[in-house]
Amino acid sequence: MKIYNTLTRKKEELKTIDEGEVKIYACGPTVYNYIHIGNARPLCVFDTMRRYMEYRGLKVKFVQNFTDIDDKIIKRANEEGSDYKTVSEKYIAEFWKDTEGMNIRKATVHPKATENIDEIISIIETLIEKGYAYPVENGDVYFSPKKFNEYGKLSHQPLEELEAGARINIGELKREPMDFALWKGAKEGEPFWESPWGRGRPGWHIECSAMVRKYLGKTIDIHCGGQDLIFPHHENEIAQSECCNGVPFANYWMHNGYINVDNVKMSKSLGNFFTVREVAEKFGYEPIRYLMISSHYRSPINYSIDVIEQCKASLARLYNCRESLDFAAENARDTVPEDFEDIKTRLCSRREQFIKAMDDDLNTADAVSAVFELVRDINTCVINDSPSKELVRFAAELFDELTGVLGLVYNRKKDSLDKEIEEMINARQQARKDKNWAEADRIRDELKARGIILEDTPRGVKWHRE
RNA sequence: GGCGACAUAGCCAAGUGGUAAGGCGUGGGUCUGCAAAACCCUGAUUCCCCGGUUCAAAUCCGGGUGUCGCCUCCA
Repeated sequence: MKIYNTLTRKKEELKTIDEGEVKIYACGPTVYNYIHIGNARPLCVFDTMRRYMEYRGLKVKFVQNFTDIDDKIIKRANEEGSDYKTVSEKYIAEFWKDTEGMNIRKATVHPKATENIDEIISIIETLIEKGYAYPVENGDVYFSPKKFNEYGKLSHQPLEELEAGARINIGELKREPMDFALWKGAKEGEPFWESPWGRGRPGWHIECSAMVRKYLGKTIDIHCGGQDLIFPHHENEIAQSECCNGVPFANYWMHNGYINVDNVKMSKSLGNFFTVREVAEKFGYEPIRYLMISSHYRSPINYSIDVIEQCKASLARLYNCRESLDFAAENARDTVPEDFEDIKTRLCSRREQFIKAMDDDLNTADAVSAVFELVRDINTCVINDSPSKELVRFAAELFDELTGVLGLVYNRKKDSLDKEIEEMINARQQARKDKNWAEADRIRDELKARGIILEDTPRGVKWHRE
């Protein structure tokens, strides 16, 4: 498959370091709040990529960290009158609820910054030894980008240009504006860990370098995250890791586009963000996932109520198809239609279409449309008055295969109806037989009020929940 | 100032040289007792504008316009 590499600004054929295995690191959230739908995008996109790679037979090692110590977490803890650990644990738990809701599979490992302090210290020590970093009197340790002549290669910016926007904050003892903190000496009342430079805590960028090396090795295949991490976060990770280890850090860099609201980037600082939780409470989790994969991962997405409702309606079409297959299976025949092979070939061509799209830099939008074309084929050729058992099964398996790779249609309710409802349906059938349409419609309306939607088909009554 | 992205029907969104996928919505039809679902038809003579290259451009080149982003915590 081909993927777009931010490092080279080209689509490249993916060649993994180890045959048949791919090592991926995705920057995870700083856990000081509920995740917002901007956070949801990389989660959905790279989860889909991982599913697809596994589908294609690759073994995927997928690591995603939690930044569980950070200025914002400390600030939040102070506001709540608790401590950093209480805050991070709370929002990690909320993170799991949201990711489970969006059908995001757990990574192979979810390391936490605070559980990898030794590895972090070890890298900083090496960087100091090699002359790339220096400690200062208050216990901070800084990295000098000027010592790394490839600095800027990911953001494609010369150091001088980047420097123009940099500034030194009061109280910082760094030598150059672009120097960034590897270690922060503890201030009064802050959480700390012991280190060769005194009590302190890790800077933001260094934790990823440490966790990548510890869990995946010195060179990995793919490093991914949002476009806003390109600079400085990923640029700094490259500098730290390559200066420390002396080998390339990541062969491919993938960055997803932003979620906008009213055409402006959604961000915590602007306060124009929607949490996954609040959107899910109104519309459900699945439309969020659908939204994220219905356009290409590098394009911007403009979020609105209108759009999320369209996503919900599109999903309904997928669910209707899948439920129709289940319903058809109940009274399908053993006979095999004459054009059985032709239909199978046609259905399988949708799989080819799907794979071709996904192979091309994860074109999930095209992959989704392949699924919709499969749905039309199924509705036209498979579901009819006397469905073939084998064809229905074949179609259902293919449908599940493709939607499974996208991580969609995961909320099928296989519950049964209680006796009272069943009796009402039977009563309605009797009323219909008696041509008592008023009574039949009355029962249908009443069931609707209870969230049960009835559909009369040539093969009996089909029901689903609202 | 440096670097970059985007502009395709009412809305969402693919397509990067060969004559505009898919979804939502609208309108009409088939089916139905009526519905629902499904199916069929419907919709951009045209892809922000102006030039150019080409037999052929939404797609390539040049020049505009508009919107947004990174360079500062951020997915």
